[in-house]
Amino acid sequence: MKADIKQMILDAARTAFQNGELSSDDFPAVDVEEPKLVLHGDFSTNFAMVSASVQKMAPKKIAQAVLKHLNDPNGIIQRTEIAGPGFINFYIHPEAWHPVLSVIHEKDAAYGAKDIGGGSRVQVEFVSANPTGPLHVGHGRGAVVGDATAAILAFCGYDISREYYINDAGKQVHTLGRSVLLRARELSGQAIVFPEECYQGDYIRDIAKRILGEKGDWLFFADEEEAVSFCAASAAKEILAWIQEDLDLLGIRFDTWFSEQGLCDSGKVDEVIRQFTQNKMIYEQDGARWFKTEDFGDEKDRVVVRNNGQTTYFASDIAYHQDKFDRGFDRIIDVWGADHHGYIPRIRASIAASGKDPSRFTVILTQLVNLLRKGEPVAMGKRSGQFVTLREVIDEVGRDAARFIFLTRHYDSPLDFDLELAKQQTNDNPVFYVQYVHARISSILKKAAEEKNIDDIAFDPEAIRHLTAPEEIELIKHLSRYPETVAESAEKLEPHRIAFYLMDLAAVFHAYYNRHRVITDDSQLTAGRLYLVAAVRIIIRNGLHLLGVTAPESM
RNA sequence: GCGCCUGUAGCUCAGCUGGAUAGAGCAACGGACUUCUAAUCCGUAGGCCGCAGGUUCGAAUCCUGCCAGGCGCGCCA
Repeated sequence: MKADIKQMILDAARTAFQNGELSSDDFPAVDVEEPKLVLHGDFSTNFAMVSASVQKMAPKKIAQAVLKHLNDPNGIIQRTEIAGPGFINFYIHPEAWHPVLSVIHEKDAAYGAKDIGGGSRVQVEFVSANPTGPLHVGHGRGAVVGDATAAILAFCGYDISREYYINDAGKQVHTLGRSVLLRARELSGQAIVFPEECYQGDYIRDIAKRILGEKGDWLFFADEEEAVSFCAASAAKEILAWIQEDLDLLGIRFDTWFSEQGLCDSGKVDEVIRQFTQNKMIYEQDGARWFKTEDFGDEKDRVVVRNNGQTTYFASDIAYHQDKFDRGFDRIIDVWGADHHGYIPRIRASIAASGKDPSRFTVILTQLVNLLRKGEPVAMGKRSGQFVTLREVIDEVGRDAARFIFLTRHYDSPLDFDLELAKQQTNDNPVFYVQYVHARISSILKKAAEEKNIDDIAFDPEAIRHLTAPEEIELIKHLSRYPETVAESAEKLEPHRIAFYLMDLAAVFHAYYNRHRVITDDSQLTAGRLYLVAAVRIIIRNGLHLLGVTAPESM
C-alpha cells in the first residue's frame, strides 16, 4: 500500500515536470509515513517540503502540481489534501484495505517475509559463555536476542548459521580444573586453602565428587598439572552439557559448536600470529608480543603472546574471526554482554588489519539484566557463587515468558526481570496478553466449526465486503504493517520491534473482540469476520514463531 | 581521567533514517461479564522528552558542551 502511494507520487511528479509545472526532475527519495493523527489521513508525505529547495517553489505549489497529475489506477484513494506546511495527506477507501487479508491467507506462514538477504551468508555467534559455571539470566538475554535475531534474518532471506564459541582453552578453564582438584582434596579429608580466584559455587563440589568417584586417589598421586588438566577437561565437558540443556530448554539450537582448543590445536592461532608478525603488525616489547591495534583505531596496542609464552584470549579471537571469514560468511554478528564493549575496537582492528572490511562485522551488546522478585533485587553475588541460574528462572517462569520478556526491551536498554511478574497471568505480563489473542481466535474458529459447520475459512469477496466497522479497518491496517515491521527488525537487528508490534496488534484485536461478535446470525458477516480473525491469528502465530514463543490453541 | 551506553508521564518502557497536537502498559480513579475465554475491554487523569546552545521550513530524534546513572579501561576471559 505504502509502496503504491510512493509510486503514484513519483509518477505524478514526473508528469508534472513534463508538463512544465515543476522546474526540476531531480526528485528526492519519496518518504511516505503513517501520520500519528487520524485527521491527517492514512498516509502522508513530506515530498513537497523536501523538494522545495530543488524546485525553487513553495511547498504548497509543488503539492498542487503533484496532486493535479496523481493517477490512482486501482482507485484506492478516497481523497487527498494539502495540509500544514505542505504535507500531502492521503485518505484510503476503507474497502481498499480488504485485499490485505487475502494476501495474508495466501502467503500464510510466509507472510511478511521480504527477501532482503538475497541468500547472503550471515553467522550469528551468541551466548559463548565459558564452560566454567552455569548460565545466568544475562546469558539468557544474549541467548534469546541472538536466537530471535537469527530467526528474523533467516526469515528475511539470509542464509543463517548459529554458532557458539567454546572458551575451553586458557586460564579460566585451568582455574576451573584447579578449583575442582582442590575441592576433591577437601572431600577426601585433606586440609586445603581455597583461593579467592577459584570458582566458589557449590557445583564445583558436585563435580569434584563425581571425578573423585571415577578416578579416586589417582588425582593425588598423579602429576599435579596432569590432574588439573584432567579435572579441567572433565568439568568443562560436564558444564557444557548443562549449558546445552539450558539452551535446549529455551528452544535454542546451534549449527556449530566451535572449540577454542580445537582452533589452537589446528595451528590456526600460531599461523595468524606468524602472518601478522611477517606483516609487521606484531612486534615484541617487554618480553611479550603486541598487536598494533592502535593503528586501526584502538586505544592502545594489545598483547597476543604473554612473556611466559602463552597466547592470550585475544590471539585466539583474532584467529577465530579470521576463520569465520575464511568459512565464507558475508557478514558476522557477535552478541556480547555490554561489559565486553571495550573489546570491540581490537577485534575490529584485527579484521581491518587482515584486509577485510570491518563493516562486515557487527556486535550486538546486550545490556545487563537485573533479576527481581516483587520489585526487590535478588542477590546475585558472583564472588560468593550464590546466584540464580538461568535454569532456575526457566523452571520457574517457563520458556515462553522468559523468552518474551527478554525481547520486550531494546537490547541496548537495561532490563528488570521480575520473577513474580513473569509468572503473573495478567496484563502486566505481555506474553499471555499476546498468546491470549491466539487462544481466543482458535476458540472462535473451533466454535464456528462446531456450531455453524464452518470448517473452511475461504476467500469470499462478497463476505469481505461486510467488513466495514472502523475497528475492522483499523485491525486490517495493523496487519498490513507486519511486513515492514519484520523488515525493520531485520535491518536494524532489533527483535524487540516484533514483540512491540505483537503487543499493539493484540490490543487492537482485544478491543475489537470486546466490541463485536464474530459469529452472528448473518452468515455473510460471519464469514467475513472469520476470514479477518483467522488472518490475525496467522500473524500472531508468525510473529511469536519468529521470537521462539509458542502460540497456544487454548489457555 | 578516557571510551561506550542510557536519561521521555509517579513506575517500566516504545517512538519508524528529522515531520503536524508526545505514545503504550502498570499504578490511581470511574465503568463493562445471562454473550465466540474478563488472562479482556471502555473512560478519566498524568509531560520545560536531563540541562544549555547549534543545524533548518520543522528536533524527543542530528551536532557540540554540561549534568546524572550504568559499564569498560589486565601480559583475565
